Amino acid sequence: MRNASTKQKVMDASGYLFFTKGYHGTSVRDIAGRAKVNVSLISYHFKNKQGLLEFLMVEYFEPYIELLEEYAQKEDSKESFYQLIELIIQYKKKHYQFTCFVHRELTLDNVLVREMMVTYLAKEKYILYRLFKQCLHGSGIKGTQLQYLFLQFKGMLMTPFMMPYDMRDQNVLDHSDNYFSEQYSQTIIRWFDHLIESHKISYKKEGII
Amino acid sequence: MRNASTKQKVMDASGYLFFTKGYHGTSVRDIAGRAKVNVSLISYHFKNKQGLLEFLMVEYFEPYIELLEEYAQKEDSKESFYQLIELIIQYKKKHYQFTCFVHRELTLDNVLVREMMVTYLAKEKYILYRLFKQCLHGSGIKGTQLQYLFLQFKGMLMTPFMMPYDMRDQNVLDHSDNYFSEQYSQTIIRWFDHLIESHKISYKKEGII
DNA sequence: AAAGTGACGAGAGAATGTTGCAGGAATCCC
DNA sequence: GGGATTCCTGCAACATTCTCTCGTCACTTT
Repeated sequence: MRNASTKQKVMDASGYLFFTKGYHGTSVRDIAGRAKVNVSLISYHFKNKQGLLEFLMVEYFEPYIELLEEYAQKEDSKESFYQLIELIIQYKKKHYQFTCFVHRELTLDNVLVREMMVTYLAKEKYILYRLFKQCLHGSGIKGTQLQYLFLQFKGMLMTPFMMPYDMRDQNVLDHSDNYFSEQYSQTIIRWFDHLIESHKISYKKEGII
Repeated sequence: MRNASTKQKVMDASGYLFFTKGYHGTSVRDIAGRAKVNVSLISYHFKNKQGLLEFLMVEYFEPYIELLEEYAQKEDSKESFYQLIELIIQYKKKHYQFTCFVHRELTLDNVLVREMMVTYLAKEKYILYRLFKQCLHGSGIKGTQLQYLFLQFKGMLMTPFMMPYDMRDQNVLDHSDNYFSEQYSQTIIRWFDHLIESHKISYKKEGII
């Protein structure tokens, strides 16, 4: 009873503080203070401040990658990919604070963070890129442009979670319920459809000329 | 001779380190070490670590706001607004590292940073929103949707400068010359045109029905 | 009763931001 | 030329804060 409670309290507190103040901006004292537990408990449960971060990372990424891998094994259809997009947005929204934190920390040249995420990120990129490519296989988009579009696609997956602090109030309205995930992933999907369609058209035109 | 050199060296070093490691992640000793100057020189020139940050902020934002104010006084035309968009992207790209830093730091709940930026941000929002609204005045887009689109617009202005560390290599290719600024602002402008056009069409359709 | 576990308090050891002081080297002013 | 000023260095000290470890206590389990 007691352990689950305190350990979870530490995790919650650190999650929130990392989100608002960043990893370097929060001390273990801050965390312990917010969780209302003793400072040494953090070392006890997670060994380090870094160990705590690592624990949170694994807990966050493990189900996420699982989700991706599940869809990587399904039959390749556009609908399946579109469904995955919505599920990704849903997952990120569900763990909104930590998602923000991860994306922000990824813009830093932090060896520690990157080292513990590199396998997850590689898997994510591999799976997403494969599905992305197969979805656009019908329209003959070439190599360099495909990569650029993929970059743009990944940008769309993270943009809502990199909003500045002073814009969040308005954004939180959208984040409040499941409405946002649906709407926003629809935006991405619409962009996708538009992409396929417009390229087909320009392809046809070139054929005529 | 000497003073300009060392002061500038400190500014360069701190700019780079804030960019890669964040404000809290860099110590004054790191900065002094990288600039190859004495630690006490930072206090000498800028009083504080915070003073150094403040100095950099002012130096970055002053010309930026000046640019915005210049265009706020011009006659209201779509072309003028489009031109401003490209100039903004150009400015941000020119000061790429510090732009990234500012955008990242804005996602934090950092009182110090926010306090010294609040006036700049207010001015920026005021001017941009006015121009944005006037540009979309022709098409009858309503209040709430207008604000949502404005949010999206501001998101587009900062997305390229929030790229994760491991995606930058590919991005730097685009950032290498003036090509990027032109291309990317064209992307925004096209989105804008599409916005006006599609809304006009749906408006007409409703009229017919 | 013994062993194990979760929690606490104190504190060591290191890092950080900041300040102070003695001096060197260049520049400016008379 | 000589003195004053300015810019910079080097070293040291300071208080503060940080992370992390240690010994101990209370409670539970065996």
